[in-house]
Amino acid sequence: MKPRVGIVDVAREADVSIGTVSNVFNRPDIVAVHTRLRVLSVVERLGYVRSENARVLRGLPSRIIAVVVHDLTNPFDMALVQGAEEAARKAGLAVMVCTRAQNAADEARCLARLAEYEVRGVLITPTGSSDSFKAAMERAGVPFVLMDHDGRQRRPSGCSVAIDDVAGGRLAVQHLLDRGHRTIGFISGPQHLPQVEQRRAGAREALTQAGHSTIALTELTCPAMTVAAGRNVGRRLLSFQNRPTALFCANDLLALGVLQELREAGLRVPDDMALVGCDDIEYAASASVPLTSLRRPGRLVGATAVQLLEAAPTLSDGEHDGRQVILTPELAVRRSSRRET
Amino acid sequence: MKPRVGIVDVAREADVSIGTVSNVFNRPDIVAVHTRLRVLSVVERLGYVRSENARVLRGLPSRIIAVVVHDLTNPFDMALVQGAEEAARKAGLAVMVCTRAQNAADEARCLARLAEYEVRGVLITPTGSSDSFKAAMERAGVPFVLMDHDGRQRRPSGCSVAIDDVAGGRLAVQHLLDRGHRTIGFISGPQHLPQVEQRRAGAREALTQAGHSTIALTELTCPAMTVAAGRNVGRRLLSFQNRPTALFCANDLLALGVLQELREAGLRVPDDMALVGCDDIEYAASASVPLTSLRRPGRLVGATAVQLLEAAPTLSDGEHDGRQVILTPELAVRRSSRRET
DNA sequence: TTGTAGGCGTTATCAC
DNA sequence: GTGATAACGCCTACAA
Repeated sequence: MKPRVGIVDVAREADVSIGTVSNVFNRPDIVAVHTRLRVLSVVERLGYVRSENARVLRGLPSRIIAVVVHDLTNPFDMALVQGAEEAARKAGLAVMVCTRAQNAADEARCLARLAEYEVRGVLITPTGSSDSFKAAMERAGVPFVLMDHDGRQRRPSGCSVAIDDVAGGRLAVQHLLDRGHRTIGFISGPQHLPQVEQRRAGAREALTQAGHSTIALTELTCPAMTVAAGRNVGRRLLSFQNRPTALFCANDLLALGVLQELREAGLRVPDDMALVGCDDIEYAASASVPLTSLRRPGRLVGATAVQLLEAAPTLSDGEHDGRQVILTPELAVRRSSRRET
Repeated sequence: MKPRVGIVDVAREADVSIGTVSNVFNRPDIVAVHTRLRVLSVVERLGYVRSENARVLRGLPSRIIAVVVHDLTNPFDMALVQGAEEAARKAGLAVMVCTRAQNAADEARCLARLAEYEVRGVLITPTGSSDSFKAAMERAGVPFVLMDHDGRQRRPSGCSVAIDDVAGGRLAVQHLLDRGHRTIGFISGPQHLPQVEQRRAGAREALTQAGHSTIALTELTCPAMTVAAGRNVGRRLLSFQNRPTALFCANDLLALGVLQELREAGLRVPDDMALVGCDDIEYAASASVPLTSLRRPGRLVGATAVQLLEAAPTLSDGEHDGRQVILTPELAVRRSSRRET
């Protein structure tokens, strides 16, 4: 175990003062060229690395941001992390990932840890308990950004970046209307997730805007948002007398299940039934009939959140707080909704 | 911006010395109960949080570990991160994620950063350039663990945790032999990834062990490891006069492509063709015929890597270096390889 | 252009 | 049981 080589070692070896070594890094312009070169070569030779800990202890801003998500297994959460990591890297920041614990006690501990590390800021996906979280963050004076926070809810105290799911629902249904469909089904999951609810609202809007009654929206609920549940819905649909000609599913997995069941029953997609999923999971494009899907820009949410965090210090507190960015989802149109030409 | 509340503020407010406050946290047993309670209440009231930076500056071990992977988009890499995060959390450690930059310069910078943060250790997936990486890490004195490092290569200087892909290949083919298949196809990708090569070797071993010639292994190569490539292979196979009755694919996507193509041509899976994929991606279990897949325990690799890192200090350098854990993959058997009863 | 000194928040070692 | 004090490594005024 060799003892850590510090700035003093470099100074001694290069025969300059520690102040000069520091200047070589922090204000290279004010130090003589030959001195700088000499110092740099010693740095290289000794393998000196600065101590970030000492820097922030001294009062400089930390270069770590934390990303707190629900569950890394969830592809959307992962996209948030990816986007944040990429943006952070470009900004010279490191990212710490935390999965949000279920119980409040764990969450508090996790939070305390983040504060102990003196992270520059926290990017977090909200939950029911996010109020207590916000209070804690504000108390600790740590800036934070809410990710995928539904914009219609009461104004959050921190700033946030959300996805406009109402627009998403509108987009999907508008697309189906454009293709000539008049009876459309909306397949949702069991829990009333705000995001799904908003897509439903958007779907209704699209219908009324086009002069149709919302009755034309056949709504079906599933016990789970899985392929198996989708299969069940598919089977249910087969026996409908007034079967919709198009479906907007809350989830790609649901859509894929429906797809499998319909095809096995001999129906053609999209001719007998057009399908639009949501999330644009990796496999959607490769399904037996490539699936049209509403793509929610998770990576962009993560990246934007980082930018918001970085912009914070340049704004007054009032401006930072409550600042919201709303991102628009886009529709990846594939064969499952495209009538044969 | 209120100034950070430090240990001195707590001490003053609680009317004790800073040493006592420190003791309350670090050796609660040696401080009088009433004093401790008083201090704790002040801590609570003032919202005091310890400074991790000051701690490690003082010489205590850092509580951050870094996970360096290739690409967070890759599900296997993600599994590594998940496993590491979970294990780290349980061990009271925080994890920092870095995606490995393509060019050497970026990689060097990334590395330098990690050293600056004085991370407790680094978990990394190896590449061609991993030698220079190891040299750099050793120079900086940062312990590291290689993840998914193929164990048959020359002994690494750090310790590592790998997956026994030879065993994996053996497992898959053994399973097919058990089901009565005698001509088996091996579908591999374009690049000669060590992991895939080892699975091929394992497949051959299984055949010879069972007393068959390796000729029975029909080997096909794809230009990519995607569903589309799998479809192509499926089409190619249709015209084979001596078509294998079972396929082991390097990848679930390949297997799913083959599956789609064969079914569209009217063949039955598994009756006319049994299929085994690899990676056990989320969708494998939900395919139109649920796919048997070789599951590589990525999460376990990540978790084990953390444990190896934690065990390091208790071992002498000699023991730590070169220590290797090899994990065994398992076969998730589903209908695609299970003959109807 | 370079050197010097003070302090950031902790912990550990010693007196009391 | 408790209090004072010296590090840890760095940055930054300010003095030379």
